[in-house]
Amino acid sequence: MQYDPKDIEQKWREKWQNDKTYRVLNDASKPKYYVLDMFPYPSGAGLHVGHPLGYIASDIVARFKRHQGFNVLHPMGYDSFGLPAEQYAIQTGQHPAKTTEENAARYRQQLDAIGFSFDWDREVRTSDPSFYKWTQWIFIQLFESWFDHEAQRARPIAELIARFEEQGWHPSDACALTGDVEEELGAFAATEWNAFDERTKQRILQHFRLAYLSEAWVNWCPALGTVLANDEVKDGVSERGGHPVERKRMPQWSMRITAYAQRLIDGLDTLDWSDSIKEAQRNWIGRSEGALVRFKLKNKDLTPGPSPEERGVSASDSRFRETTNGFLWTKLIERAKHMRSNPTEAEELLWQTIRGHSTGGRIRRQHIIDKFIVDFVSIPKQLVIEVDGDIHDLQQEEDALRTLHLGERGFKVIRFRNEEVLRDPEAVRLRIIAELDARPDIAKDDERADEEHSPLSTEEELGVRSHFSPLPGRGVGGEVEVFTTRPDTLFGVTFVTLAPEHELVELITPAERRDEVMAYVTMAKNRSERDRMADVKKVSGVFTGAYCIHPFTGKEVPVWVGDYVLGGYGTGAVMAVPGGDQRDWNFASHFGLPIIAVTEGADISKEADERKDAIICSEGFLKGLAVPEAITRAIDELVKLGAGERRINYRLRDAAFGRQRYWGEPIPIYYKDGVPYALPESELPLKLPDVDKFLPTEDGEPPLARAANWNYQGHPLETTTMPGWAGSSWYFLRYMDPQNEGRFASPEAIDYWQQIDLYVGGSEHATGHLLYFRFWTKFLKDRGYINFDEPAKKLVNQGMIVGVSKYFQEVRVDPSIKAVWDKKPKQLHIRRNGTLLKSIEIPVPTAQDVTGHHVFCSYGCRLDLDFFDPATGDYIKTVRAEDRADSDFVSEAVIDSKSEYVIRPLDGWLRAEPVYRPIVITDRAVDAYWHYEPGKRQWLSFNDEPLENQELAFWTLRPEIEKMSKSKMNVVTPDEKLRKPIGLFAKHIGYYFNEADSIVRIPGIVEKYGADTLRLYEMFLGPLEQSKPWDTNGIEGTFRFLRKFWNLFHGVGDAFGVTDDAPTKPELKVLHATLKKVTEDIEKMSFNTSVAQFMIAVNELGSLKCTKRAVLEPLVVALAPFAPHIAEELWQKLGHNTSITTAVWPKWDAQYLVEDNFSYPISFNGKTRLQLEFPIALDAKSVEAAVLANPEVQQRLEGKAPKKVIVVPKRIVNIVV
RNA sequence: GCCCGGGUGGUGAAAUGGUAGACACGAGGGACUUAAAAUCCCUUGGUCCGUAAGGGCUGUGUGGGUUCGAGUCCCACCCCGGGCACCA
Repeated sequence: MQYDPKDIEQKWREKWQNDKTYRVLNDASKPKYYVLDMFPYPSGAGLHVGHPLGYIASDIVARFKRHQGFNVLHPMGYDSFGLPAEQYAIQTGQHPAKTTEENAARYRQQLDAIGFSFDWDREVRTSDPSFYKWTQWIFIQLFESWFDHEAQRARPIAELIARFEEQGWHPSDACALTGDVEEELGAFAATEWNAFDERTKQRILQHFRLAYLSEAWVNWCPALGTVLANDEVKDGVSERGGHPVERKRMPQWSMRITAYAQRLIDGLDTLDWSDSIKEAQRNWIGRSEGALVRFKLKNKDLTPGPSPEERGVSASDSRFRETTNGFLWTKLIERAKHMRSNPTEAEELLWQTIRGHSTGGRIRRQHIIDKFIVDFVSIPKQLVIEVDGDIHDLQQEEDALRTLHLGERGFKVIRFRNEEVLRDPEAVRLRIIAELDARPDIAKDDERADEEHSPLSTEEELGVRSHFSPLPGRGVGGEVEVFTTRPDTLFGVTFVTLAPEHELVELITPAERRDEVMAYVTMAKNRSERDRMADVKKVSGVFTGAYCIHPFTGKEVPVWVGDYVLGGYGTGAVMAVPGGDQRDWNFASHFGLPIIAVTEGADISKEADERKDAIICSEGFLKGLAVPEAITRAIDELVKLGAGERRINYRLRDAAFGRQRYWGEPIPIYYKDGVPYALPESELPLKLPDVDKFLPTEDGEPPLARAANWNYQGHPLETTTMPGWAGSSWYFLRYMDPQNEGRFASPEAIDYWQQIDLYVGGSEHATGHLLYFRFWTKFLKDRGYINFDEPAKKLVNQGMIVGVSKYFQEVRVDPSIKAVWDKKPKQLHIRRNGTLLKSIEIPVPTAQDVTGHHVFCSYGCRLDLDFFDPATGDYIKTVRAEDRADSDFVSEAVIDSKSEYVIRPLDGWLRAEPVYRPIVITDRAVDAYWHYEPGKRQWLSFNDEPLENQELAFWTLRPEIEKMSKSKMNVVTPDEKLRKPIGLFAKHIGYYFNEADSIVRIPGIVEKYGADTLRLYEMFLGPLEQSKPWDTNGIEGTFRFLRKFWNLFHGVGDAFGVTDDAPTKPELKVLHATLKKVTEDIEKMSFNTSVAQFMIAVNELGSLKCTKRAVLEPLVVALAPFAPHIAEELWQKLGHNTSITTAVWPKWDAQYLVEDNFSYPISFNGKTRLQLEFPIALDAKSVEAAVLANPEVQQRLEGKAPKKVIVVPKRIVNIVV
């Protein structure tokens, strides 16, 4: 009887489903085991072979544990909120819920086809209201909590309020309450707190809540009607379509994950996760210990700005409106007043023309916005009008910078020249009106803020909606704050360097140095990050002309600006110790600044001494101390002087939690007086409302703003939605008790299932999902909802299955020949050294060529298909195929019959390119090069002829193992005969797979070989954690194995031929050796070697012609986790009525593995020469004697006595001559 | 630059410091067959000697080291992949 997987597998799939074989009960009488896979995003592309790799592995473990008597929770669900469905909805108008449902159904079908032992009764979907009710509920708990840094745990916000009511807030509380992670906050007394109005209190609390509202800049593209991610914006225009993009400020929910930074680091030590993931998380959190040091500025003018108290600001709203520091504030007010009373002629003329309501709206003059004083501004329209005087180059640069800066704050800047205003002020007025009319009302003008009294435009007034600026700080006026990890090197400080972005730069720079410094700042700021990366070695900077005072020595220290200091890290300033820090050393040597040795034995003439095991040699109280002691001592001294304190700095930033999107969990928040409040629990779930379009509104409000009656008791509801990681941060808990309507999961269920014992998923989630997921778990623990602090004990990252990808590559036999595709006439121009040789007309591929072909991206990569109008060659649209694995993005571009297309790498630099026919890639030949033959109107392979004979070879697709390279431009290494004119393609890899090689043809593989073969094959490919190329060449081998296994049970005819005869010793040995290896390997998750062992067993039993039940039956059980269908069928044929899943795992017995003899490899000087068999029992001495007595050994010794003989029992004999 | 992985036949890969290449694919040869499919058998790291049986040398990225013995441990370097990046 032939092994025919088709019928068998169909039969068992149905039976499992009908019998609910894989249902899991919360059965406390059995030990539990929780195996979880990272759930997938149900994309339209369906599963590809990368998905099931991890699922198969976890399924094997789950089944194995079940055989061992564990109650195993092994659920599956969908991370079903997400962008692709929304994108599709925008294009087609179809509700994302519908496509999501369809896609999930398809996934289910495919997953079922592979025979997973999931308990589908426990399926969860993050987009299901009964699920996201609890995501919202957890959000509210976060909103209603703050982090007590002293106790290192989250507590209810009510306890913080109680504390404020009793003791207020003191600067000395900063560490306890904010962990010094926040900006320094201003203080208030209990009486003050109690006197605050509700609104003020709420806004202060925002600084403590774990889910809080702040504001952030987004890239708003009016033409596309959407917010774009940073990497979708290139040079100020959208990557797709090239539409202008504006920076726009939007209210933004955030998660205070920074509060948990320390615990997230500490917890890693308790986890059985891979080192690389742990390292990635540590890196991401980026803890550094050190000190905050304050250097007083020398310049007398630069006295600190008044504190809020000193300024006499009462405890009212206004104290929270300030956006700049106190120091800047006083300076700017002074200057604004001065400028207002001394206008230029043109300014005054224009002011008279546009003042009052003569433009239809109110215009203010000499107004402070952020740190600039602008000439005129309309607050509601966020339009700045500037009148420029004489313009020289430097001024132009500065103006450009200022325009950019204001633009970032949502302002448009228009400029008029002095002459324009003086010549025809009315024309200028009309243009201003036109500009004003063209802009929507963006901000409310606060009429209370009368210009004469308050020239300050606060962010409060400018915000789209209410938001919260930092509490007033103590101000940085008069001092430079630096963070250092090496306060022990303080005596080696010879200068201080500020980041170009540092706001002190323009304030401390004396007038005579202003031009030079600002020119540098402009240049440095404009240097793109890529430029900075490109030449790390290049040192640049400028002296500000200012000095500060060394806190220990009292000496003057020059203040420089250097672009090696980053604005976004620490305080944006460093104390430079060229003797102890290489970057400082580079800077100092470049500019001839003094370099002082800080450590004994350092040779500072060539490089800095960064050793941390050195002795400090600086004169003073640190001399002779080792680094760690010196650090402690230095901090003590700083504290005594009030010049600094101990500080731990983290790189981790709070996580943005709001998305301007439709297809996500609504945030359960409403606004009263512009202040956010949590919805009562009884209102949950707050369901996604219906909207007419899934697009943002014209003025940039998120899609939910389109919903009718989107309010709670008349108060507007939040319109942003949660990000993809919200649901995935706690879904593992819901599986424990998925139908619970009164709680996210019952305490009993949580108590029983506890942590995930084994979590399997891709490593690309290292710093995203896996961090948030730990964060939420810790939070829920803190608030007493669960009793463990880490979600997953063991984590295994399955490697990517990578496709053999095809690189675009230009191939030229003669490097002087260049082929350039001209889009317009659709011609390929071939030039040699610039001289046109000929032009070839190339038709755009026709629809028939490509219809129905899927274009896929493998993990972590993406591919853009540009669609061009075949008639004109004009660009129509881009379809992106993107895959960031599992739950992030999996998408596809299916070529539809209406579209014609060419392929273009992402960057857009290749706008002129020859037309590809991706279909040619279906050729499997490694060395298939293609060129276009106009006469035959088809692309031809060069295979028949040597490449050298071709007149021209241009674009080709070169197979290569996929590399997830995001930034490397140099990965393409062409083979010898190819020239490599460009490496850029490597950055943008397109992946194509034909039917035979397809990564996605799971149904196809299952159809042809069966699910058991697929399962075995994926496991057989190699170690689970290693990434490996997918090719189906080897699949025959595993299929043959299953057939041989099947044949062991069946005689020559169709009969089931298992006998009850007693097994022989060799048969038992094969059995037990296999059981041993397989049992141990599953525990090690080394599946490829277990499959190999099964193959060995089958081959050996085949040779032994073993048909004995006593041998075959245990083997069936052992194979069941790997190949459940065939195992069930054989199990039934062996006469069992119950599912094999209930069978007890067969134990191996060492007695059958005992050998009587061992064949010793006899080596001479480590080189094996012959084998000699001796009884196992023979001791080392006797073995040695027997070996030396052997004639062949004697012959090799040539009569000489061996120097030494090493006998390792049951291993080896080594004779040293 | 820093931090993690990794580098073994034509390919996927095995190998508690103890016979490198298990197992599988592919390839070559053979058997069966009218033929194909399927199945089975043999060979298969390189190289040299030998008619053959057999034997020698060499071989796990490179160079050193430890050891009776190194793919495995140590040092230095090269290359590949991933993460972070002028992180103070």
